[in-house]
Amino acid sequence: MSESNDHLRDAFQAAGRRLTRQRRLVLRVLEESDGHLEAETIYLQAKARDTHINLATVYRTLAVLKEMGLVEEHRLGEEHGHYEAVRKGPHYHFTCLDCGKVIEFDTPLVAQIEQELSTREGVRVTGAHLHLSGCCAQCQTKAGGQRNNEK
Amino acid sequence: MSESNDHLRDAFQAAGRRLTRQRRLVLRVLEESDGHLEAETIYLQAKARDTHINLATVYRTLAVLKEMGLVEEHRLGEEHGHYEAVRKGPHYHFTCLDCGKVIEFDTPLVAQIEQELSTREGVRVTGAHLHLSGCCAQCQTKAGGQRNNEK
DNA sequence: TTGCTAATGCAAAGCATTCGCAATAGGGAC
DNA sequence: GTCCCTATTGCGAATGCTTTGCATTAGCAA
Repeated sequence: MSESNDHLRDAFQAAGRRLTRQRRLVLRVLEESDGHLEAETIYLQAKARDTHINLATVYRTLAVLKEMGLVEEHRLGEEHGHYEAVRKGPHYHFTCLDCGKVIEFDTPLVAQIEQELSTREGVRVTGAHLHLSGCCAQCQTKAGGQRNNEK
Repeated sequence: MSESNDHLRDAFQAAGRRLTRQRRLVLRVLEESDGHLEAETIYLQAKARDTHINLATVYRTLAVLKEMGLVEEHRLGEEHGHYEAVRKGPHYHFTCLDCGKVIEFDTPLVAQIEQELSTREGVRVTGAHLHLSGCCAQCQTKAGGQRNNEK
């Protein structure tokens, strides 16, 4: 863990920012989770480990981390923001509309789409979000009636 | 336009809803625009034609139209919602991060991705959003410095 | 250790969006 | 056309996520 700390320190230094207890905390919560946390959840989990953190700080920290490219924000379910630590390579999401489960996947076809669009329209593509939705295998099985995510 | 009115009336009747002046208005604004309007803009444009409409009504109307499948909501730029009248077939979006221009495009590759994911994970895919971002041809040309969308 | 200033905590503000409720107006039945 | 039932509207107040102002705290370079 000390190596990743050095690594982090360097990243922050390069960005001209300070590596504070709170920022480490937020990052740790994000990395140890399976991703896709909302700000409130991150705040609560961080607070559970160290009372000295504030929701506003979580938001500010997420903004900084996003700017530094360490964290990504997604708008799954078209609701409020979800955050996750950036991992290797791009990846996309499927959300089950019944139970809310999120499945991550990757595919080279998106790169192919980017390529096609670049060629056709002359644009330069720097970001790609693909968000599929539907019904996961489980929810299809226990289909028929009851849902788990009713409002 | 009378035909589309009949058409609309039928759609609302089938959905057990009333076709009010306000709903017609919102739909008209959406159809006459190039799409991707935010609620506030829809409200203002509707109000310009008929003072008797309220922002809350716009939101309620958009929710109804969305439910009826006449309108789609997108979260371009990860900000607040954008709405557009549903047209033939699925389509996806590219947003220029500099000038904010939105380019729509379609590709069969998304269907292929859906197919792959369905097979691999056993899910049923009912919706797909693909949102690319980057720099449009124009903004690349006049690159170097000035941006049009600075805050 | 010292000093500069970025970052934090707190509370208050901002915004998009939603809701409660009385008043209004579709539209089916007569 | 008229009447009636109730979906829909307008309005303002409320909600919920997110941001901001400001005095205080704490990184971190020297």
